[in-house]
Amino acid sequence: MKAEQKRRQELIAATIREIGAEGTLNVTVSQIAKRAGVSPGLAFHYFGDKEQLFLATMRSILRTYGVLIRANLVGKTEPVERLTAILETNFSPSQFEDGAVAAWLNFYVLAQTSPEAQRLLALYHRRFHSNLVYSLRPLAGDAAHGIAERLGGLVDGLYLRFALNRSHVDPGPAVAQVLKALEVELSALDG
Amino acid sequence: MKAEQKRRQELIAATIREIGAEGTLNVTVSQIAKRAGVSPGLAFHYFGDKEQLFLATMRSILRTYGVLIRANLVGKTEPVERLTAILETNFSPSQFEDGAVAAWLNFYVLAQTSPEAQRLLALYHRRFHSNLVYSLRPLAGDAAHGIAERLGGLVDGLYLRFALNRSHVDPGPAVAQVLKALEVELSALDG
DNA sequence: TGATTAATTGACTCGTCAGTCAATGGATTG
DNA sequence: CAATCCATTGACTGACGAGTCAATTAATCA
Repeated sequence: MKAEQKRRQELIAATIREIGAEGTLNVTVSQIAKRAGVSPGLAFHYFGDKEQLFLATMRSILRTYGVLIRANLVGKTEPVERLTAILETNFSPSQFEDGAVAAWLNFYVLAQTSPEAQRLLALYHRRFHSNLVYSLRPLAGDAAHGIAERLGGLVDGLYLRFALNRSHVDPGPAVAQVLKALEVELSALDG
Repeated sequence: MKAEQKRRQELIAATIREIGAEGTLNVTVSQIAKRAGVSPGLAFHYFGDKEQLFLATMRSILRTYGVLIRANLVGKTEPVERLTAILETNFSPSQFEDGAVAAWLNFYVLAQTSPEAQRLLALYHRRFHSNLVYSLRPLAGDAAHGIAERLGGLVDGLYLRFALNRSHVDPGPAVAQVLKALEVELSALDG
């Protein structure tokens, strides 16, 4: 039904905000429900239990990311242009908004023990990787795979460091480092 | 006193094991105490509260890492040799033992809200960075700083990806990628 | 309208857990 | 030996939270 979808969305949004506010998955379903302006029982009605709510939230975040990256690639055909767009998307404002950072960190933790979270994360990694490889291949041939692994790792690592350093506000330097790495990798090909 | 230090050590070791077993900081002080073979009250006696116990555990892990890296650098004077040792240390078996992975992930989460955890993490980052810069400077001059940032980020990112992918057992490929990145960075200097 | 179905509530249960504390036991010391 | 101090226990409390459920309200529809 329409109402059901709307409620789910609202509860997921509230979950992200609440996780963001607390920094942890140690948030109560009551807090989330309160933030969404509904009774606690409703969250259980729609999601069954807390973990399902978290997983639905993770799926939502990954979906949003997927939509964003596709949007940013529209009309871009040059490999370098596409690579730049992909790498920049990971540091776009939406990735730092509200509780996105907290959600990501906690989902990493969750992925250790929840097979479903693990699956979602692996899916995200695979997509990211093949996105990169697709545009790297024409530039780097067989080296594309290795370069993509390094760029992917670098993005995760710099995102992590950036997100945890509260003195940083503007992710510009992090993006610059990633793009520099791309440049370095490409220039090393002709060595 | 002697007994006090011993108990603290035992409780910290038990904390790492317990976090490793659960994957989360959602472990009870009672579980930890039980694993250490003492009564729950004793943990509070020595650490005051749960967060202090976690912070002490984090300090212990960072100290162990520091000792390890210093040991691995002994006798190495060539810059590339030192860089290799530093990078490899981050993927040495001890970094994957027991609950080390879980501890790291959860301390990232904790760092969002605990100023002390934040401080410890920043300290670790600074030390790691200056270790790298020290050996990169003779090879790369002013580029040393940028290269160190990228290598540092890459290490964190690949560690994360490796640690979360249960199908991986041997961290060899991750190390190889990091060393390859170093090679690429150095070769790009003469371009 | 009246009847059927879906949405929503919030009080309640049952378990759990952080942290306290009074009591016990064991050393150490004078 | 007596007195003092430290280590240690584990029962206890007070609070809180996940999940249930019977009851209420709103929407749908024939």
